[in-house]
Amino acid sequence: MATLKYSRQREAIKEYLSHTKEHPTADTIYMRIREIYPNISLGTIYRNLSLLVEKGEIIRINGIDGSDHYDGNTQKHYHFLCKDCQRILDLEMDSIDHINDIANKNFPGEIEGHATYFYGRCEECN
Amino acid sequence: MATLKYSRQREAIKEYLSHTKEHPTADTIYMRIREIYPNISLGTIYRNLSLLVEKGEIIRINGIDGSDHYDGNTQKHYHFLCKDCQRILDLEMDSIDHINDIANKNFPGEIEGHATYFYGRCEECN
DNA sequence: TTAGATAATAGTAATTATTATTATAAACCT
DNA sequence: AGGTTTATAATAATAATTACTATTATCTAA
Repeated sequence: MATLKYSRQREAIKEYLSHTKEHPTADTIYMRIREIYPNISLGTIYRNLSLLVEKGEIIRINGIDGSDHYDGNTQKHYHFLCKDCQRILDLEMDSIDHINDIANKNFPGEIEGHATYFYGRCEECN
Repeated sequence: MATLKYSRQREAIKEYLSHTKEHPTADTIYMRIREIYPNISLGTIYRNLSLLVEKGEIIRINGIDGSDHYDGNTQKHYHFLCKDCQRILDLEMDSIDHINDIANKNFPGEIEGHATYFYGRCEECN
């Protein structure tokens, strides 16, 4: 594979994601980075997000709503979706990897993993 | 809310979903129903799928890939996605609702539930 | 049963999120 | 610095879904 050339646009995206606790969409990231690079293109955002996900430097969260969200925290963790304010929060919790074994009990195939998020009301909306 | 008027198109969608073990997308359903009602509109498919989901007569599976899938089996169950053949299969398994409590342990908000699917290789692809 | 009211449909346009294309600009190498 | 290559901005294209509207089907009650 070709070597990845430096770009300040990509660096700014990575930097922004590593400092926010929000879990922004591509569009939100676009608006934020545009404050620094006013004529950055949405295509650049999408391409670099995919590159960073491939390199394992950020995480893509999908399936929570219509659009993908991104997370600078690459440590394995679960997410919580508040049904009121729609925010995505990080969950610090014990492993639940044993659910793979529960699922595999009566299943003839091979379960490699699971995709899970939790939902409810966050502290502030409660 | 206004009363729901009968329509044979909606009935055909419900009927098809109750007899298939596939977990078709709106587009697949569209192709199947068109065999019976050749000029059914895709908009009709989408609108009726949403109505049936609201009435609790079918289930919408989202977050597995780009498009939503639908399931005529309304009993609570989990799904498995084969990474090889991309099929969605039903899982018969014990409850894992206790993961809500695990998630709630260090969380200040209120966890109401979780959305989970499992992935790996199905029997036939193994 | 049939006329009037209302909801559903087909056909089409619009929207949203994302990916593809391409000419120009920035980064890298020697 | 000059040449090569990758990245970018700008835009077009795509895919899934929702919105709109004139016509048709269903329902209701006389």
